[in-house]
Amino acid sequence: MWDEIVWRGLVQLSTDADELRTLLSGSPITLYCGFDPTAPSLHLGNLVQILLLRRLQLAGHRPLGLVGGSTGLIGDPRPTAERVLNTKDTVATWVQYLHDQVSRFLSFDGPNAASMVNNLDWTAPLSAVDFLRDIGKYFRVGTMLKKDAVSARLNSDAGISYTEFSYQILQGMDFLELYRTQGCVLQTGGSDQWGNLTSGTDLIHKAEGVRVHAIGTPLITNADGTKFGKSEGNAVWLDPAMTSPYAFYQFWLNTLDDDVIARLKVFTFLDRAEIERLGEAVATEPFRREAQRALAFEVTSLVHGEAATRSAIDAAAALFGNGDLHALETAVLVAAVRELPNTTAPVDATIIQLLVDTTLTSSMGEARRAIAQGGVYVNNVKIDDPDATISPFVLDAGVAILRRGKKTLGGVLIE
RNA sequence: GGCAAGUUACCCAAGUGGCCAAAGGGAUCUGACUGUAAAUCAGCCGUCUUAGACUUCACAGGUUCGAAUCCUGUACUUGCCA
Repeated sequence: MWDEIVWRGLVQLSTDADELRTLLSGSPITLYCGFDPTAPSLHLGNLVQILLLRRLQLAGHRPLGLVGGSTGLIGDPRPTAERVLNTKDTVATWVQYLHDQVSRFLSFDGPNAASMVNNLDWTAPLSAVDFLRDIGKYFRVGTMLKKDAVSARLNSDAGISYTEFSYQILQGMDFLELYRTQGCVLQTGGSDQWGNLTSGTDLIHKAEGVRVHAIGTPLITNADGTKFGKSEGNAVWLDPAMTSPYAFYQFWLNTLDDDVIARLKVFTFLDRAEIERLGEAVATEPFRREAQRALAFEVTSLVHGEAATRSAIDAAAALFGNGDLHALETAVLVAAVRELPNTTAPVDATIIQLLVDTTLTSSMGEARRAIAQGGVYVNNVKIDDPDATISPFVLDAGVAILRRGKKTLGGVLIE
């Protein structure tokens, strides 16, 4: 199992590799990964962690999904600037959302059934004095200052608050708590969390005299240097209300040739032979994008289910197909529009307004500009007149398809 | 608590009384090319029904015909001293 996750490129940093290999190939262990509620939904960066938990569960181990009810109230130090604190109500709501999202990827049946935990459960009852006496004594300030996340901030203009400085202690406490109550001996997380991961292993070593382990997964990066997990500057979320299955599928379909094999390893459960075959396909017939299609299908199915994935594929086929939208059946067309960012409007609405309503552009000025640049189409017909209305374009199905640029689509449902 | 420096549009960063909606770089976006690629080249890049107008340069006042630029106060950040 260790060699499997190494091959998939999931290990950037870890505690002793030989011990981990032995541990993971032996009898079932308990491991955990934490997710802080910094937004109403998890995103693709978190998906790496979720799927790692699932992989390890499939290998017979017992995963704990931790949601950061307390750590989410504090905020881990970002390298650039101090976080703005969210209200307790907000965090509590997000905790519930994340709990539900993570749960969907794990199995709660069988001998290695997963569990969900919330670190607020053991942090909230702790008094400040007990915290300082029982936990604080194990932490040396010198060590804490040397963590990258902290030193980066100390060397920046932003500085760091005592609140965020303390974050690593809270996360270390989580690991100790889970070691004591659940026998948890492994924590996984992103390599940017390495300082926090080792905070836990060090604490357990000092408090219990036991060596436990940590695995830090690499930050996923794109070959062209852009940030992974962003679509038009926005994060790609796991919540279908925040990123539609259609947009989710399109995101993966647009993966660069240079990245697609690495993505298949990290984000799918396809086996080694299949991934290697797809690697051949990329090398010999890149224009067919077979690997991208496999990737998009697999990941979208994992997150949104196969039925939603097929709908997304059908919608894309209809909209990107031969361009003759009139030939499509009403049911297919309406289903496609529902997959897109859409809006309902009267028949005399201006195209500019509809571009704004469908979020294809963020302002009327931008919509105007897009038309002036020749980047706006309705039903695949280029729009030249900035004052045009939608009425001549309404299809029999009572819908119209807006397009900005080559592949940003929006749907209009006529009242 | 004292002293000093700083707070400019998505990010970095110029700008020290009118020529500033604000240089430059990056990101995003659009066009050409293409595989719904990449690379490259070009354009756009505060808001508003173009022209023209309106709101911006931490916040609140003030000086001035006119302020991102000067003055006063407030908030926040950083450094040094205590």
